[in-house]
Parts: sequence; C-alpha cells; structure tokens
Amino acid sequence: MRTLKYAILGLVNRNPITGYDITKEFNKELANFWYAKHSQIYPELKKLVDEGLINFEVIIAGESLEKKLYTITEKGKESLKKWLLQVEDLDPTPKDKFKLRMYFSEILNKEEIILQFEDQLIKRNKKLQFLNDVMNEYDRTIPDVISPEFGDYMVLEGAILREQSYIEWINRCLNRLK
Amino acid sequence: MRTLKYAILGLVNRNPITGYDITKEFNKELANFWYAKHSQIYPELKKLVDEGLINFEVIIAGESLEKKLYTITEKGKESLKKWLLQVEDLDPTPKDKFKLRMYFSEILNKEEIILQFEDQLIKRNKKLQFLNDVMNEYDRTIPDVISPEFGDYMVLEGAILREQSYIEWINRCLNRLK
DNA sequence: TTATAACATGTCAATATTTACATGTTTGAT
DNA sequence: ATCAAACATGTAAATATTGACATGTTATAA
Repeated sequence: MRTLKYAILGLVNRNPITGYDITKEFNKELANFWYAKHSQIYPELKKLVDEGLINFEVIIAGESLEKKLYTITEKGKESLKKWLLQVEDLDPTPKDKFKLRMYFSEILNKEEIILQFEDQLIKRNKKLQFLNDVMNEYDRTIPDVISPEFGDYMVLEGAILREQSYIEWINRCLNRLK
Repeated sequence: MRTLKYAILGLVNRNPITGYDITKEFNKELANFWYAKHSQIYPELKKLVDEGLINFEVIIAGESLEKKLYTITEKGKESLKKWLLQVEDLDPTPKDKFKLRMYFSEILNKEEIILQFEDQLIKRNKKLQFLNDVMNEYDRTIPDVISPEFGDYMVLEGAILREQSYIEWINRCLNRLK
C-alpha cells in the first residue's frame, strides 16, 4: 500500500524540504489524518531516492551542520498524481481504544463508567478547543479552492467536525447513564 | 500496549468462545472500532493461555472437527478490569487515506477533485445506510444501561454519528468546490 | 560562558498487522 | 452423490509502526 511513500511525496512536491521538516509537518495539520516518526521517515526517504522519485542536495547550515534538502522528480510527480486519482474502497473503520473499553464496560459499575466518559469528555473538549484556535487563525479569509492552504483548511474543518461528533456521542452516552 | 490482548479478553469474558467466533465478532459491531485477522488472533490466544489469562477445552463437533472453546480465568478477569479502569491520554488522530489524498489535491484540477469527493460521498452514504439498518433492528427497545447489548448499541450510535459527520464534511467541501 | 532546547540524521530491536500459504471438516443445496 | 460455502485452526513471510539507542550541531537564554 505504501501510504507513507505518498504522504512524503506529497509534501516534497509542495516545496523542497528536509527530513526533519517532514517530521515536523507530521505534527501540524497533517497530524489530523496522518503521521510518522522520524525513524520511519528517514529510511523511506532513502527508498524514494533509490526509486528515483526524489533527489536531494546537501546543504551546510552554519559551520558544518549537514541538511538534506529533498526535491521531487518528474517520475515522482507522475507517481503522486496516479495515486491521487485512484478510486479506492473505504478504509476499514479506524480503531478506537476508548470505544473498545466502553464496549466491554458492563463489568464496571455505573459510577466507574461515568467517570470514564467524563474524563474522555474533558480531553476531547480540550482538543476541540485547540483545533478551533488553529482555525481562528484563518479568520475571515477562507483560502482559494485550488491552493495548498485550501487543503489545510479542509482537513482542519474535518478534524473539528469529527471532534464535535465524538463529543456529541459522549454526551448521549452520559445522558443515558445518568 | 497489547490492545488486541484486551479485545480478546473482553470477548472471552462475555461468554466462552472459539477463535473462529472471535474472528467473526471482529466483523460485526466490534468492527466499528476494532478488528484483527485470524492470523493475528490464533497466536494471541496461545499467548493468553501461556499467561494464564484464559483456558480452553477441546470440543468435538460432528465426527472429528476439533474446536477450542476458550474461557477466562480469575487472573484474566482481574487483568481485564484493570485495563478497563485505566485513564489514558487520547489516541493520536486516526489515519485517513482519503483526507491525505485530498490534502494534496491541489495538483489535480477542480473536476477531478469533485469526482473524488462524489465517489467518497456515495460510499459513505452506503455505509451509513448499512449502519442505520443494523440500528433499526433495535427499534423501540434501547438496551438496559448495564448489559452487553448496551455496549453494542452505544458503539453503533457512535459509528453512525461518525459517518454522518464525515458526510457533512464532504458536503461542505463539495459546496466550496462548486 | 555554559547549559539547554531545538536542530538534524540516522540505526536497531520489538511489536503490530497484513497477505499468502496450508490443511482438513461439516452443512446444505442441487 | 457431489459441490460449494462456511466452519475451524494454524504458520510464515513481508510490511508497517513504535521505542530505544546513538551522535553531533546551533541558537538562545540565564
């Protein structure tokens, strides 16, 4: 499936970028639907170079610090575009540890179950607050439809809707329990 | 983290069950938040027996077909309960291949992007329809709060809310694009 | 000046998951 | 009777992911 391959290819396609900065991207907007550790990214970058999908140029920062700045090749662009146009079946439902725990919660007592949901509610609200804060930075300026910022905006909105819906679910469960 | 361990322990705790039937459970309600292939389940069952968390009894069905019926031990129950009471940080946001593709969609043209969203919309609506059909089997009888069926009901509702919210997101994206 | 956080790139071992291989039984429809 | 689908349990190889190990540089605040 090699999804990480295309996640990286997509980023390198936007702008030449280092492995370190790719890792950072996986902790921003992108983190709302994909992520990877640097220990997975560096080997994948090497692989993509071997496959001729990206190139790199070594840059010296300061006195001696070496950075590798990766650039996409024509072959890489084609490969990315082909992947973007794919029509795939729906992914399996994402795994959810909290739902798994609540699914088996019958062996707990009511108070214990309620505590679990209330804790989850606090954490989800905090996350929603964070996402809303990021969204407010766009304030009145919704990005143009065909632009990299539109991608950021779109998935951020998706993340907010998802959290809201999760919170709605928690509240319904709590109402039933009380 | 061993989440599969607890998913299996939770199922075995409900009722004695075979590996084959555990695999089937992972394709029903449970599939809305956890799943595994039989090639992962059988080795995990062996491990749980080694750890003394479950036992099994060999049953002969028909002439000679051997089934292993697994039962939870006291130690297993304790282990499960401890896990259920855990208060954990939020899981990282689940990965979403479709969102990843749309995030990088700026290199496609508008028509191509719209086609992608429309295809996704059809598939998501189909899935929502399926979930609603399952939900309708409960019709007017919402299960009692502390019962295994309540778990089923709860997570099914969660799955429906999630699909609805995904569809809402797709529609918003399509509105912007058109 | 010096300590610390952030920058920068990698490897290795362990765990988790998927896909393919492998084998045999039982039930139910034609 | 016989065929196919479902029942039933496993292993092995490949891929994906995480967590720990490993090393060195640069910017900045105290």
